[in-house]
Parts: sequence; C-alpha cells; structure tokens
Amino acid sequence: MEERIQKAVAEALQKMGIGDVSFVVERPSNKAYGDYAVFIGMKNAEEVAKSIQEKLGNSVSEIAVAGAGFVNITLSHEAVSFAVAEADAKGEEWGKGTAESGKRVIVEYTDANPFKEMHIGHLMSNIIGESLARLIENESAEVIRANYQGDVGPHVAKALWGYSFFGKEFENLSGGSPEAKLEEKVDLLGQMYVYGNLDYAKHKEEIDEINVEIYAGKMNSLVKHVYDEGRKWSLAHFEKIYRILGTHFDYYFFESETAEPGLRIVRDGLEKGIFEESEGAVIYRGEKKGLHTLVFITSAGTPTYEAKDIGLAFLKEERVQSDRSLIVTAAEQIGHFKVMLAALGEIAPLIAKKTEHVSHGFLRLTTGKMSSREGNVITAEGFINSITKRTLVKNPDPLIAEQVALGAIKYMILRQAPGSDIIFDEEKSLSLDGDSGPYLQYALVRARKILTYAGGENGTDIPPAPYVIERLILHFPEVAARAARETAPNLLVNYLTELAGEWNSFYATEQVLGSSEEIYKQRVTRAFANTMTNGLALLGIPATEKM
RNA sequence: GCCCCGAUGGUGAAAUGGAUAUCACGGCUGACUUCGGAUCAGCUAUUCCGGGUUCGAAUCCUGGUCAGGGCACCA
Repeated sequence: MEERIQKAVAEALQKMGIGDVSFVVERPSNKAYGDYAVFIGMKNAEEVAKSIQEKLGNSVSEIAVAGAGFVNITLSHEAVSFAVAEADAKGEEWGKGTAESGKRVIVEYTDANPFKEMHIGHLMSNIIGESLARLIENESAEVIRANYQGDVGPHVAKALWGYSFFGKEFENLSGGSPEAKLEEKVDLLGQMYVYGNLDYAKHKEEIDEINVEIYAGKMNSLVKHVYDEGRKWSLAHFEKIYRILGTHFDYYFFESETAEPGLRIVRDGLEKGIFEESEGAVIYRGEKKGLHTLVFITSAGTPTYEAKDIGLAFLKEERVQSDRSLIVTAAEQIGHFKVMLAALGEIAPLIAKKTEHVSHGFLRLTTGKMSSREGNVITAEGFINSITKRTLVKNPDPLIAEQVALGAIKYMILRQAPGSDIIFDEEKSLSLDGDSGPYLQYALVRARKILTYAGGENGTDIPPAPYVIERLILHFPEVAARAARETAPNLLVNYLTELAGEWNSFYATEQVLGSSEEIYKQRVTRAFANTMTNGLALLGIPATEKM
C-alpha cells in the first residue's frame, strides 16, 4: 500500500513538472489523520491530493489536505479488509520483504570469551545481533551468523595458572561425561581465573610466559591439556546458553586464528607505508583521518586487538563472500573500530567499505560498575535464571516460565535504540506488565485461545467500519522493512506494543465468538495472531502457547 | 586537555526539518472477572540553558552546562 501511494505521489509531482521534490509517505502522528500522510507543502497539496484520489480510486475513502500542507489518506473499508485478508492468508509469509534480496550479509555478534563467563553485556550483543540477523533475513537476504571468541590472551593464561591450585578438582571433572557437570566445570574455570588474577602480582613472569606460549601454540603437554579441556568446557557451556536464547551460529572465529594473518597483513602494510614504527611498536597514525593513533603490533611482537580485527576481516572474506558485513559490539569500542576501519580502508578498501559497526550501550547497574575481578558480574545464565524464578510464580511449567523470562529480557533490551544504555535496577528489576515482553506474549495467547474455539459458520455480518486494530495490522510489512533498513529493532518493538494494546482494547470491547460478525472478527483475530507471531519471531521472542 | 556519544513528564523510551510532541511505567479514579485480569477505560505531568538558520526546530548550526565512553603497547 505504501508503495502504491509513493508511486501515485511521484507520478503526480512528475506531471506537475516538479518531480525532484522529495517527500515521505508516513504513518501520521495521530490516528485521526488517517492511515497514511504525505507532506507536500501548501502550494501543491491540493493538486497532489486530487491526483492520488484518481490513481487509487476506491482504495481510499477520504483524502484531505490539512495542516501546513499534509495530504491525509484514509483507506476505504475494502482496502483495509484486503490487507487484513492478506495478513490472514499469508501466514508465516506475512511481512516478508525483498529489500535485501540476492544479498549475502554476515552479522558478527555475541563475542564471548572462553575461560570467562558470558555476562549480560554479551547477552545484549547476542539479543540485538540475533534480532538484526532475523530482520535482514526477513528482507530476503542470505544471512551468515558469526561469533568471534577470544581464546587467547592474558585472561586465558591466568585461568591456566589456576591449575596449580585447583589441579585435583580439574582432573576429577575432566574424566566424566561432557554434559553432566558443565556448571561445575565452568564454575571451576571461574575460580581458576580468580586465583590466577590474585597470583598475578607474585607470579607475573610465569603467567606472562604462559601467555606467550599460548600465542605461539607451544604449550607443554600439561598446559595444553588444561587449555584444550577448559576451552571445550567453556564452548559447550556457551552452546547451552545459545540454545536457551534461541540463537545459533554458522561460523565461529577465534582470536587464536586471527593473530597470524593479522600480524602478516599489518607487517605488509608497514612496508607499504600505511603503518609506522614507533618505540618498537607498529602503529597507525589515525590523525591523518581525524582520529587518534593506536598500536597494532606491540613492541614484544604480539598483535593487539586492532591487528587481530584486521586479520578477522580477511578471514571472514576468505570463508564467506559477503555483500555487507555487520559487527555488533558495545559502544566503548567505537573509537577502536573507527581507527581499525580507517587502516583497513587503506589496505583493502572494498572490505572496509562494506563493513559496518553497530554499537550497543551497556546494561548499567544502579549498584555500580560490573567487574569480573570484584566478583559482581551478572552472568547471562544467572540473569536468565533469576528472572525465570519470578515468572515461575505464575507459570508452574518451567519451560514456559523460561520463555516468558526471555520475552521480558529481550523486550527490555530491544525496546530502545541500539546505541543507548539501559539502566537496570536490580531492586525493581524489569516489568512484567504493561510495556513488556509478557504483555505481547499474553495478547497473542488470548488471540490464539479464541481461534482454538472458533469454527462457527454463523455471524456473516460486516461491521460498518474497520476496527482500529485492522488499520494497524496493515502497516506491519513497512515497519519490519524500516527496522531492517535502519538496524533498529526498537521500531518493531514499539509497533508491536501498540498492536498488542489495540488488540487488548478490541478484546475488551468486542465479542468474537457467537457474535453476528463472527466470521469477520475471526479473520481479524487470525490476522492479528499472524502479525504478532511473525513480529515476535523477528525479535527472537518466544511465542508461548500458554501462560 | 583532545575526540566521540547523549540530555524529551517523577521513571524508562518514541517522534524521517512539518500537524495539538507519542507510548508505557508510577500515582490517582473507575470497569469487568463472559473468548484467560500478566486486561480495559479515564485523569496526571515533558523537549538542559543561551544565541542563530528556517514559512516551520525535540530534530540543523553555534556557545555553554551536565552525564557516559574513548584517547599506543588490554580486549
């Protein structure tokens, strides 16, 4: 529909000889203004309105010029019903777009580090990244999900050092079946890390030496055994959390494999004059691009995060030929990405050009900053569990309680623009009614319940005017497309909240079953259920059967 | 110090240079407990400050204030 209006307006302007005037077809700020509005300016509004009227014929019931030059369009009952029937008939296909058709898009997100806990920061990256992946997929792109994990570095060396104290416990757990004691295993790794951290001041040299050995891949057999085993435990535990979250990955990249190409490419760039040597380190002078200087290779010859990211970009290119590459990380890395992409732009302009950094804010706690050393880290798993405990009050079934908890968490994170921080109050925690995930899930449960009873052939009347909910349903494909285009799942969240609210109003005032308009209302109910089901799927929020 | 980002009712957020700034939470009133009350209806209160551009600014420019982040060998 939006497209048809777009075309009609463009044609009208063309005819008037002012085809280069830009305009936007939008959903008006106030429902009273109609279903669509175009701002065209006072001078031309009348003529454009007439032209749209002619073009769209009986699809519109009312077209009016208002305000400072708006053309307000109200769709006819037939046009609304046509869209609702489409929403009903298309089922899972309702809302699919073609904006990214034929493109291959790689989305990197989550990026948790083995040997450390996955915390709520990773949870944010995962939830936002997964939703973006789904939104872009919905626009007919082929989406490749990638996860980049830090399996080398000081944090690993410290955890391995902890073996000197926890060796016995480690070996006891090492023997059993891989799944059985997963929690105990990662818990032990956490303790080993804390121990290594405490011991670092005293045994700095030994621990640093382990770090270098890990980088070089020259660990002695005992260290290698602990490393391999611990890495396996961590990754298995991550997989378990991914299953709970409803996410998965097509490719895993590790820092242990990006270090070598990163070093090679940066050294190569050094010869070409892209990088410089300074105090024994290899640096990139960001100042030439209005940025700041960063070290890519340390004076000890190890690659920094930046060099590894360069290596990663090439590694991605080698495995997946993409048209577009998104990287979802916390906002604190914005500066690093700008410099890295500037450097990459000189080495491989095409790769840099298609790469886009999507940053998200922090989940900030009212109680202060999270720090793994201070032990007040909220782990992803612990967070999900604590919310699940609350949803268990109303849902004795633990599976449903978990789905509702995930709905609440994902909603909280996705409802705001990806860039901004979320302030999380541990006391008040998160809302389970009103503006919340469960509110959406509950609205859908109620609609589906009606449909399980439905079957009556009576009630063939048609209401005099379409219901408000119908006028909302028809906008779904446009909202999904815009959320994908602007990498902004919050736009879809807002829409679905409005939709659920409108459904609940409809539910409160209109009886579906046994009414004289039963058939008509059942179709509205199915159209709503499809819209909500598909919308929740794009957010990665589970649609609960009961609650 | 330099760079980046932000500031919208008591709280959390929307708003593509356009209409009377939208939604939810909270608080206060009320409804109904019929197809499931994690519901519905109503009331409540808002664009950080100063200057500018524009027919028109929450939005753009500029100068402040405040908050967050980054700024060479961590990731």
